[in-house]
Amino acid sequence: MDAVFMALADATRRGMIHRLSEGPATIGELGRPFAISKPAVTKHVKMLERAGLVTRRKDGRVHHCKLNAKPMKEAEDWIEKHRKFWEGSLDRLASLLDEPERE
Amino acid sequence: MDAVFMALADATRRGMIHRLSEGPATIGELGRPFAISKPAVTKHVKMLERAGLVTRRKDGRVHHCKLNAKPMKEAEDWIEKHRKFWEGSLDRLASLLDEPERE
DNA sequence: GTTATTGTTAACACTATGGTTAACAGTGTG
DNA sequence: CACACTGTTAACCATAGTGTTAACAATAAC
Repeated sequence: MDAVFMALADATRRGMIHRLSEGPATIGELGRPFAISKPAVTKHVKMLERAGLVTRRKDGRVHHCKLNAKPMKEAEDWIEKHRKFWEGSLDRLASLLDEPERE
Repeated sequence: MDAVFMALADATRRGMIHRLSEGPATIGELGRPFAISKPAVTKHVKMLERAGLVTRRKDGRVHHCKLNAKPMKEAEDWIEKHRKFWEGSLDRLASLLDEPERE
């Protein structure tokens, strides 16, 4: 989870994810929009992989990357669960009003 | 956005958010579950504040912290938007089938 | 007015990020 | 074979993150 949020905490990597959300891309394509060197691209993609957000298939000398939704889903669920603290409070209040005998 | 995901990229801070999702807490209460020093707690809370996830009200010598859902919502929306690349692909395909004249 | 409590600031160490350049491995292409 | 292309590794630099201890500010309590 640390790795996922860490991977998302960088505008360049979010840009790469944005690109990948439109379909697979090569390392070169992922790095092109950003004014960074090739090793920098390698590192960013490596972090995305480490977080499980991206998988890679090597085809000749070209590496094709694609997005993996699962860790994003987990991160989203975590946020959603903890974001709804207010609704949660309302729910607990409602429970008290509706079913005062429970618990 | 960087600050929000960065704030979430640490288990200690996620624990603090978890605690705050159950209601306001003091700095001491936020730090107690973790085996870290007081300055470390101060820094973590400061990062949560910097990300806009937490607001603080000083009452005497005690600082009361509470969660602010807005940045969490934005982060969640970003993920959701980019997580649905597959559904998005299906949607675009459907659009092509339904309205081939558009675009 | 001491003394305890709550929290912050300052100074330091260690590690990780994000970037660079230079050199290299592997794969196509003339 | 020589050359260009794609991407990685190695070595380095600067900055930021995570933690510490020690000292301090401010408030509460005796």
